[in-house]
Amino acid sequence: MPDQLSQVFAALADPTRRDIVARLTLADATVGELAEPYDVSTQAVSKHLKVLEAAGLVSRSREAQRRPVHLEAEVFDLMTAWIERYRRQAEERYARLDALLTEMNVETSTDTTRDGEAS
Amino acid sequence: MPDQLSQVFAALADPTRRDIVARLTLADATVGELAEPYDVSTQAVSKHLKVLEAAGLVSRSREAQRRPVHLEAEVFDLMTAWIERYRRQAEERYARLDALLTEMNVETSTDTTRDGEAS
DNA sequence: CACTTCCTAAACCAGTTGGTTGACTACAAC
DNA sequence: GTTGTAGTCAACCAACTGGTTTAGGAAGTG
Repeated sequence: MPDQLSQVFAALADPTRRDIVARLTLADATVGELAEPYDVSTQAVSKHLKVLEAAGLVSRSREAQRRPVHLEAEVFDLMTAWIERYRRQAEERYARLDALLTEMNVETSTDTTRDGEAS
Repeated sequence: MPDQLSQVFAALADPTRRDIVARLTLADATVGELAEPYDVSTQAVSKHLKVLEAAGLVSRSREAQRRPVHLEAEVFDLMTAWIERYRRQAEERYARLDALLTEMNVETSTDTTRDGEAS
């Protein structure tokens, strides 16, 4: 049982599952409806849904013998929070590096600037 | 060779690799530096880096016998583009559903509202 | 009741993954 | 040259994945 973030990323690493999620943004759907476009068994789709459910990306209710699948879109925030955090951190780093370089009147070149270079 | 988006998601589905990416937002690093905090061999970290590189998340240059690893932060955009697209689509759908419900003077309840129920 | 529909469970299989160990390349320094 | 340091490659292994097939549960319909 890995952490949820890992499960969400792993769940979306599969194109079929990404497609299922994409279609669920338009409307809830049953397993049969979801399986119809793909060239695999409904059992395979059922497995995909189990993965998505374990990641918290979808929930399933019960309605007669059908099991409507519903997207839990809030989980997206988990990913965007992670991504944005480190994207910002990377940007800040580049900004600092850039400022340092202009301060030193050095052209932005591809060398390393790590140590010893600035004697 | 799956599509890049799948590779990026898969790469970030591993906590060790996410941690490596996080640390690379602060500074480039060598394989040895990256491997040091973890209780695994450098070979294992080298493998992780190969996965990240295949996904386009990092690049490696050459500097004496060292192989500095550099984060390619632009790849984040690939993910955010996908996520934001479907997040927005989901939100629009909820908004439409909500508008429809208030228009019908129906309280937002948890039942299915699909058919048959309202006899 | 029997029967069909919708879906899940279990067993199996080939391919991938994340880790190991051991051997190897590349460079630097002695 | 030899030695040491940084890293990769190859073979191996247990565990997981995405698919299959076969069987079965749950709820409507004749």
